[in-house]
Formats: sequence, C-alpha cells, structure tokens
Amino acid sequence: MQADASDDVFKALADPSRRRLLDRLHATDGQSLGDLCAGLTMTRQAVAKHLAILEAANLVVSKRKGREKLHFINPIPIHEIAERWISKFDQPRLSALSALKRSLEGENHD
Amino acid sequence: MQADASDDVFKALADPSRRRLLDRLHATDGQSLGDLCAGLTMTRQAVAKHLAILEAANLVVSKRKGREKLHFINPIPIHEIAERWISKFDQPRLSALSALKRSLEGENHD
DNA sequence: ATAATAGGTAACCATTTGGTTGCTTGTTGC
DNA sequence: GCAACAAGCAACCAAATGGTTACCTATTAT
Repeated sequence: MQADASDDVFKALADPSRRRLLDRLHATDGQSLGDLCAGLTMTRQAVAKHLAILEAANLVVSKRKGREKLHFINPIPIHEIAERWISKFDQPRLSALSALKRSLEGENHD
Repeated sequence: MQADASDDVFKALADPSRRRLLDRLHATDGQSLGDLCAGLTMTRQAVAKHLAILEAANLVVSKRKGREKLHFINPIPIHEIAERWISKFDQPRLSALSALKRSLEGENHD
C-alpha cells in the first residue's frame, strides 16, 4: 500500500540469506562479490541479486574498484528503524534504560 | 535455509499491512477481527490471514471471547530482535547508551 | 594480444505470497 | 427457534520472490 523507505528495509531484512550477507559484511566490511559468495551454496548471480536488494534498501553501499565491486554496510537504515519503529513496541528496552539510569543514580552512595 | 523463530518474525514484519495491524494493536490492544478490519480496504479474510501470520510469529496472541476473537500484541519477539540482532548493527544506539552511562556517572559531582 | 578473472544481463522456472469469492460454523439477541 | 452477527475454511488466482542457466562485458596479468 505505502512504499516508503522503511518498507524496502523491512522487505530486505525479511530474507535469511540477505541477513547472512549483512552478518558477513558486519564481520568484514568492504568485501567483493566473489568474497561474499565464498562458502555459499547459491550461485554468484543469486548473491548479486540479494546485494542489489540490500543496496536498493540502502543497507549496503558499493564501490567499483578495478574489476571488483566492494560492498560496505550502511548502519543508518537499521538505526532509523530501531529509533522510529522498534522502540515504540519495545517497552522493556525503554524501561531497562530507565532501570539503568536509576541504578547508576543509586551508585552515588559510595 | 534456516527456519528459526526470528525468521518468522522478520518475515511477518516484512509486510506493511501487518505492520499497520501491529500499529493499530499498539494504539488499542485487545481488538477483535472485526475491529481490526474497520477502515481497511481488504477483506476480513485477508486480515485474518495476516493476523494468523502475526500469531505464528508470536507477535500477537489471541483469545476467543464469545463469538469474538480478541487480539493482543506481544512485545517479546520484537524485543529479542532488538537485543540480539539490531543492536549488533546499530552502533549509535550502543554509544548513546554508553554516553548516557558516562553522563550519569558524571552527575556524581554534586 | 589473449587468457583468465570479476562481474553484469537476461530469460526462464517453481514456489510463495497476498489477495479474492463462496460457503460453513459458532454465538448471541429477540 | 431463528435471524443476525463474528469468525473459520477452502479453492482459486495473479503477481512477486528466490533461484537457476546461459551468455556478455570489463579489467587485469602474462
């Protein structure tokens, strides 16, 4: 129905293969397509499609370096989702933060 | 490939209609199927399917009350994703938390 | 120059997805 | 009891998704 930016992000994150690619980039940023294919069962073309979707969602940015295409993770969309959407539902997180604040304030006694 | 619990959650969150249903439940918890259909363009059956997916992902729990089925939001899966997955990528959030901790510790001076 | 390497494009395929319509079942109110 | 209301079930459908194979282009190394 709506086609805002966060929709692309949610859709991109929906696929486990794409989340694994993000994991790999988080472990080692700036990998080439070939690097990212290593050990995967699917074809290079399939991986390229997934990376294209991650790029369209702005979760990954890429730069052509010679004959290689290097991929870099972009944390901003995930951050925005965490801020604008998840915090709304994740009350425990907020209360945990309050709890931390209280516990730290309690540390004044020594 | 893997079919763990968080996979169902990510898939459930991928659809904008389902996110809207969660929004509505967040605004007013415990709504019936009929309530949740109000104002929507799709049919009751379509909404029921979406709710079934949300229930399968444990994002929503329901209870039959007479001839109505009441739906309640369950924040735990979202919390777990925030903790186990998003925080890994969302460095600003972590540093903001550290900043808070430091700023609160700095309040010891009075 | 040319072979090898890294990646891009395109057509195609099976399955999943998001939705519909039509009908059945369960629960209340009169 | 029975009409009206709330939800469930099932078949079906078009479009999107995730993947493949086959071939093309660009860059490097010898």
